[in-house]
Amino acid sequence: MSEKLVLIDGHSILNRAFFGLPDLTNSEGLHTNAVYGFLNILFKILEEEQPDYLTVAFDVHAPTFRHKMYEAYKGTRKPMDDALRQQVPLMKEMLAAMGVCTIEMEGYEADDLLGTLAGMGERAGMEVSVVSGDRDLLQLATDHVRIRIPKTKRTGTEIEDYLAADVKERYQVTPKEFIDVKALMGDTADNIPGVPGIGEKTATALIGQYGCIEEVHAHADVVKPPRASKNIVEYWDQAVMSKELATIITDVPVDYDFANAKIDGKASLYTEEAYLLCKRLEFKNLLNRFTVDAQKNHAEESFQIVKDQKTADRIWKKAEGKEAGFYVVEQGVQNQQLSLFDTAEEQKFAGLAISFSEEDNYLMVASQELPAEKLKQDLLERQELYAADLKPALAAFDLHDVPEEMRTRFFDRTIAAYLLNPLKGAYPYEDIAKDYLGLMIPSRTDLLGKQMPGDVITEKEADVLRYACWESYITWKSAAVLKEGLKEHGMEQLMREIEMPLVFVLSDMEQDGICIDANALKEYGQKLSVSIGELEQKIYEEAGETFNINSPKQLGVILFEKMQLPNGKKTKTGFSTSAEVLEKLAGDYPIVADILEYRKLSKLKSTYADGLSNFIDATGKIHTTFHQTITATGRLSSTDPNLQNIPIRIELGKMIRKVFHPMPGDLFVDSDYSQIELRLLAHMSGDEQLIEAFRENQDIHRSTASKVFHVPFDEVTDLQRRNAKAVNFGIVYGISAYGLSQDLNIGTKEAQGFIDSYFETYPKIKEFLDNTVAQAKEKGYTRTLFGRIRPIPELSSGNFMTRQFGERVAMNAPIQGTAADIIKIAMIRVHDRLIREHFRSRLILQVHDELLIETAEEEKEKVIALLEEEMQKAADLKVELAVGTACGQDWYEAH
DNA sequence: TGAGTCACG
DNA sequence: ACGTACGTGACTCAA
Repeated sequence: MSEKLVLIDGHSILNRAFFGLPDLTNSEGLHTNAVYGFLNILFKILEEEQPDYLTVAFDVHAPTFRHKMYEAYKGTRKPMDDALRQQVPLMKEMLAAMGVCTIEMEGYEADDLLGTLAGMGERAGMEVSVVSGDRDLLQLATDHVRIRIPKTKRTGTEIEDYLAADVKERYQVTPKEFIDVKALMGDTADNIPGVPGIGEKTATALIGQYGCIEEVHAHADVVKPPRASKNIVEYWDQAVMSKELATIITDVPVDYDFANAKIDGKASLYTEEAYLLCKRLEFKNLLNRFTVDAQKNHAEESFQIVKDQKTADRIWKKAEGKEAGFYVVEQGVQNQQLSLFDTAEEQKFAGLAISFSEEDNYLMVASQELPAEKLKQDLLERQELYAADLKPALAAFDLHDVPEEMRTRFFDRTIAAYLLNPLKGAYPYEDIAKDYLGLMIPSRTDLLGKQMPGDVITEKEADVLRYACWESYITWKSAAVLKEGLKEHGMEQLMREIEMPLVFVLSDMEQDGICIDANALKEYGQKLSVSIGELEQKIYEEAGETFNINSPKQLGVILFEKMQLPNGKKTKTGFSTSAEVLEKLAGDYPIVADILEYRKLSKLKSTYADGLSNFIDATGKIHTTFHQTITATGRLSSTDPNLQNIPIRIELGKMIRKVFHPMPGDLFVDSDYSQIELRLLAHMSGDEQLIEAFRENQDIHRSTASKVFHVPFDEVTDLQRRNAKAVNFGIVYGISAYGLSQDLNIGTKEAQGFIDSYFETYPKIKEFLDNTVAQAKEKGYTRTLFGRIRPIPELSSGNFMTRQFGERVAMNAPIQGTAADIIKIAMIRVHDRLIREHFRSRLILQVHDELLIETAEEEKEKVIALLEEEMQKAADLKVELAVGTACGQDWYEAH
């Protein structure tokens, strides 16, 4: 096999990393984000390619002669951001510490060095990779020189790869022709003028036809369009200069010896010196790479594909008595029958990866020889099953109402990782590997790009094998570490008794779905359309012109510039047109009232009327997805569609709920907790005043008003009650005078007065909140009654505002989180009893403090009793939990 | 892709 | 002096 050379465009990658990452600083105040990002990209490349040679090229700081040439012509380069400039020497220091070969040369750009070295490597018979954020380098691509462009995404780094053929495919021109395209179209970022009037389209077309600018010039008389024809002659000198500017020099007289770029095993990269530097820069999650990397992971060598029953039987036999990690490969099957529309896709079981030792990692592909049904059965006979992501696996296996005996055999590593750190948006296996095992391994996008494993399981078998087995292997290997972590943090019980059982409840709820009256929904949407049309015309008349009312930008211009309305509050990008602002103007200006109305109706139509109809399946049902590992506090979230934000506060919006109905002949039972968060506050603070108010079952806001404003309970005015209610909300959210003043439209002084009186009335609550914040500052996290933690890194921020935010979060998280824990417990118990006591009734939805059940008429009374009982008894507090229940033929009636 | 807006608890 | 209430997700526009 030929040797591999990796060349890195130093400044370009630093630049990418700098702008792609938030501004990290270490405790010395050094900016470190660019170095950090660079290292991550470097490690990823090393991991993927395992090159034999590595070199990083830098520009020398003085401008090169080519830019001088142009600067004389026009303009200068932008100066570098100071926070980035500081990091250049730091990066060089790091590379030196790691023993990485670097190169820079007076008079030449990094591009030229890269081009020259790439050519040298190719001629020496190597496979070359050039890593840069700069598309100019695409001109260097050949069959053996690959240009790799990293893109920093939310989910990590993705790399676009270009061999010569890929450039041709993507840009319709060869790498050499790419130079000429650039010469014509120009590049402002690179100070290449190009030819005026020729953009990307024309340039590509012309070069595609003629091959180079000289030929285009020679045929100028027949070149189309006319503007290009004229300008190619008129600006010919500029075109020639642009070509020169765009051309990367590939014959720089470099003093370079591959021997200096040789990577001598891991040891020379992961040096003591580099380790210490990483420590100084506080790259904590890079550190374990230096220590653990010595024991390189060999699991991948054992990944094996299995397609016949005989081999599978042997494997299952070998796995007996062992814990197994598994990952289910699903295949999207387009199914016209499935939906009223053509968008629905059914997920079908396509394969199963299992892991039960360092050497035993298999992907079993479902087929005639290896039936899906048999694979499922064999898997489900295992005693200890570690799932990469259990809920979708249950759906793929078509498992409902799983008996307890089977439920307790599962452990979901994604949920475990979520409990240990609920702040991450996602828990992909490569993060688990890095955070808990100190392993750096390729991610899904590295292996499969944007493609879904199930969709390419036949065409890209080897890649899917790698991906699926990494999933199962990491699941298997990390389980022990994650369990240990849960134990250390006192969250074993939370995991075992709440989160894991809940997976099965949510799975059943999702699979059951909820019935929707599609026709009624359509009619509702049509009615909205009519009203929206009328309002639209009216608004245009009032404005004296037509414009896009949905564009805050255009709307701002119309209202605050053209019509000169007062009070133009600003956002970062222009005038604020939020409801808060507009409501203040609505009384004086009819157009503003109409716009508010228009906004409301548009929202209802686009998000609910039209939005929901896209999710109705062939049986007339909607199946939301509940997410158990998203929120920082422990709540669930709901997507595709979100059924936790269906309108209720305004009547017209609430009408939507009439289209949500039970199965024919059945009815809905809906219970919600009353004031659960304030009850929890009473319990957790132990404040006698608040506890007593709840025990006496008083109107809690009136009671608060009476005490805070020192008026008899019966003489509390509406305004006083409203103010007290806002304070109660504020307390739960982590009170601030400013926030309260905004909510009540009063001054901050007055708001602070309310808060002071409140804390005088309820001293234990103040004590509790202060205590919670203090503990959070000390430990770095808060905890719910059931042990769930929420880390609050903001509390140690140097920024005052950020720290304040951290304090509010610290006050809110234990309350919101405990409420989330409690309703989860209730859900598990309700679901369990409905199955165990053989009810036909099903739990359908959860909306944070509300549970919706679909029930048969004859079960109604028993189900109401069951639901209320389990919700009330879910937690035993100093104040009882109160539940309100309603029934009905649709969700409107039942809530 | 991010910002603005708005629906819910 | 600072300039925000806590937690979510979907849609739209305009780069």
